[in-house]
Amino acid sequence: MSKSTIKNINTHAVELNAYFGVAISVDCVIFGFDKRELKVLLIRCDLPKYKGKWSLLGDLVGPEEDLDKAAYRVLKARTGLRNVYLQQVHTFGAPRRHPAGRVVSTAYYSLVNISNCKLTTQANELHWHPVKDIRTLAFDHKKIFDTCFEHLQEDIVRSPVVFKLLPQKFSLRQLQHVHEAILGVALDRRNFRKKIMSMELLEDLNEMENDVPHRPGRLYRLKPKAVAALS
Amino acid sequence: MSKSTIKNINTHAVELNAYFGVAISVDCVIFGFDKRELKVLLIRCDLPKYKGKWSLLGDLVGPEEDLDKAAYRVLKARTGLRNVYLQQVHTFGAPRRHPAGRVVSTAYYSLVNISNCKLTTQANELHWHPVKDIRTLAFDHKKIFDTCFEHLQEDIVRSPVVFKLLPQKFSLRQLQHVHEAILGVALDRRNFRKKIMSMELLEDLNEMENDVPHRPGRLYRLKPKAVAALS
DNA sequence: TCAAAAGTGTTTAATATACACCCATGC
DNA sequence: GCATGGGTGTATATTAAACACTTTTGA
Repeated sequence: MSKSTIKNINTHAVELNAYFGVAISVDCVIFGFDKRELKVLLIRCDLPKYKGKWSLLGDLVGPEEDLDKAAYRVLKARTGLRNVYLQQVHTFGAPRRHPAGRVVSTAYYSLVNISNCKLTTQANELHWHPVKDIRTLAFDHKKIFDTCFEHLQEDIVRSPVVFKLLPQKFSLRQLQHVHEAILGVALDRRNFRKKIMSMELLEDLNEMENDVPHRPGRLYRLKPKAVAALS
Repeated sequence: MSKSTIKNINTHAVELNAYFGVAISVDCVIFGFDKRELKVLLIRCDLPKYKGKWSLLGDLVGPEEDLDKAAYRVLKARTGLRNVYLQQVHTFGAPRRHPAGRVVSTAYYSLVNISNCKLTTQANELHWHPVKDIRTLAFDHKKIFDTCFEHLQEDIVRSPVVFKLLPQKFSLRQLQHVHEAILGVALDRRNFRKKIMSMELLEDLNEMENDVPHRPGRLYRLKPKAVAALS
């Protein structure tokens, strides 16, 4: 390479055709929360190499499609949800990560309220799995999953993303259980309440839980301006 | 779309050819530090649409090349440096972000010691720019730059990445100046020293600065195990 | 009346901030 | 001797952590 003649996509007109043997995809780590447990939505893989293994939800990005749009499309197609929380995390591009050819994949994580989801595939092909039970996944999806989960754990301590896992009305107990499930630790109830309240994100609805087999707790919702700051 | 027949890159054998009209690239935001100032390495763009504008250093990713490897290759080609600190930040994939066609680009930031760099292009085409003077860049590079700079600002408070901007031997003053330049704030000298020392990352070399027009400060280096934790 | 969780404050420890003087060197 | 930055400690404020009892409801 001579000193001043590196031809380059950013500096010179370059013919792209030689580089077109690459496809791009998105993979979504979709988290949900149910029965005190953090779960992730997985689909059964049908490729010979990974027959029967579970994989993340993803798809190829269309020729004219934005990455974020593609991730939204996947989520909409699989859960029926719009206006979900999506966060780009990392891009995985090892040359042989996918058996079909060179596929560079951008990973997103998403937080959804499980009970709002209308899954669009038969139950045995698309399924919520407890996060703590995830051992192996198809492709490099275990690595993608781990990376996204670590990011989620870091994000919840400084941002109110976690509310997206709960229904609009929730009790402080539910909110604490979500934090405990994600961080994998037990939290002191009094200190947790103090901290959450000091953030001034919650609006007291002056309503109580019902259908709980114990003393009902107050219900709260995220303040509208905090909701707006999320998307 | 019928309920259970979404054909998908993760679940079925899919023909990729229709998706191959995409190229992938890496773009590197290379930070350096000189004369109390944070700088970024930019190259002059020669494409008609952005003639004369400055752009980040980047290149197309080869058909068999890993993303991280491609970023290292770009850095090596432009600065002559190996073993630099590289951090993947975000992937930008808007359909018309590059005039040559669909190019999805993964952004990295890198921290280098300016005085170790042997720039491989004529001085007027490849140049260190003060970060505070960056207004516009070619393509969507201003957005990429801003994203990487914000990540750097967040990263330095919890990780010793910043040492990569300094020579192996440095004084606490130099280290403080780097922090101040990145964060854009003035820091209290006594509190800064206390905080750095409490991290137990530094090894006192029992040497003094020379060539400074004032009382020389002690020289330190990053402890070897902290260096290892960086890469 | 029992089980389960709601609700509620104080004390202590750790961390972060604010702030001022004398010292060593080069010019 | 003057300009520049080196080197140092303490007091205060803020934040985080530990910890226990009474109350309410459903079964």
